[in-house]
Amino acid sequence: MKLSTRGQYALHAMIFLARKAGEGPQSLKTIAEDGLPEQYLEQLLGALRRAGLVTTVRGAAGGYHIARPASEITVGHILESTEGPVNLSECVGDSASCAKGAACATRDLWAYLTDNINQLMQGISLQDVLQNKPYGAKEYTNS
Amino acid sequence: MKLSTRGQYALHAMIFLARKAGEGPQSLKTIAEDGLPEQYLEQLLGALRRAGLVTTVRGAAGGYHIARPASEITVGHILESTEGPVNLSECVGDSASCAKGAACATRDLWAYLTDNINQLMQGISLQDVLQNKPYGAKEYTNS
DNA sequence: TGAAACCCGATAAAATCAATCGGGATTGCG
DNA sequence: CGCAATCCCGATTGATTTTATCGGGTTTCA
Repeated sequence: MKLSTRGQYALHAMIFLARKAGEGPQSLKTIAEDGLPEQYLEQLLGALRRAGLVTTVRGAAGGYHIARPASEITVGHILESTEGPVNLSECVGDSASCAKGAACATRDLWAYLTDNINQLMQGISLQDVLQNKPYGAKEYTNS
Repeated sequence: MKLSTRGQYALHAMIFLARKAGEGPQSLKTIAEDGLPEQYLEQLLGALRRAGLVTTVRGAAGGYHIARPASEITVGHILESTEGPVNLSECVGDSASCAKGAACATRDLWAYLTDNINQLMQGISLQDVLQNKPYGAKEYTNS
């Protein structure tokens, strides 16, 4: 199970923008200055904008803003907007793709894993990342 | 975050083998009979064998066995052997790939997520899947 | 000896990812 | 006004990964 660079670049950009919150628009060039491919990052920022995570100012001296406080943005939201939703198997959510329909042992498994991964990623805010909050080991107790 | 078909096919095969435990070797053709591409599945069974999850009997009337009781095989193990380890970012485990070395806010995040996903998948045995155990929602309480 | 089966590296077709290109639209500033 | 800075966006290209298929080799049973 891998993540593409999109999510990594997007997180990088969001961290940058969160740190510059309130300092006016940050240009693409500025955000990409530590070596990220500029035009590629532009695509990702477009996705982040469409997801409502950043706002933009067009024209000269324009750039990108973080749209909300870092505490109100989750890692899950950032990754989903650039990588698409967590999708471990087509058969979850699209019952037509599986001949067996809903009565499938693995289907429940994929749904369960998907759910938990989403919860995990939505449980971490951008602010947590900024503060390098010491992530405690989660308790995995089946209820 | 996607999973390739490898993991899905492998899980399918393992479920099949678990159900046939004690009934003698199951041929590739038999395992693939519900429409999985036979020669592709063969590659995956090779990986499962190298991971110690199945054993094989060569020659005529040969085939594949599950190597251990289903209760002792986890979903994580199956997926890892066919998809490779969970890898959200190169920088976890390979400090050389990141110029900042260990002092990186995102690095800790990736490590944390990787850890939790692994725990999640290792917490489910093949037997749980067979029994279609009603997965309770896990409690995500940071300790 | 021959058929059934696993074993395995090489190759090929398709899909996805990563990045670039080329131009268009918007806006601040002199 | 005119120009430079900047965001916007669809198309294209090259690399990589995924998903197989192929062609053979080896093992074993009858």
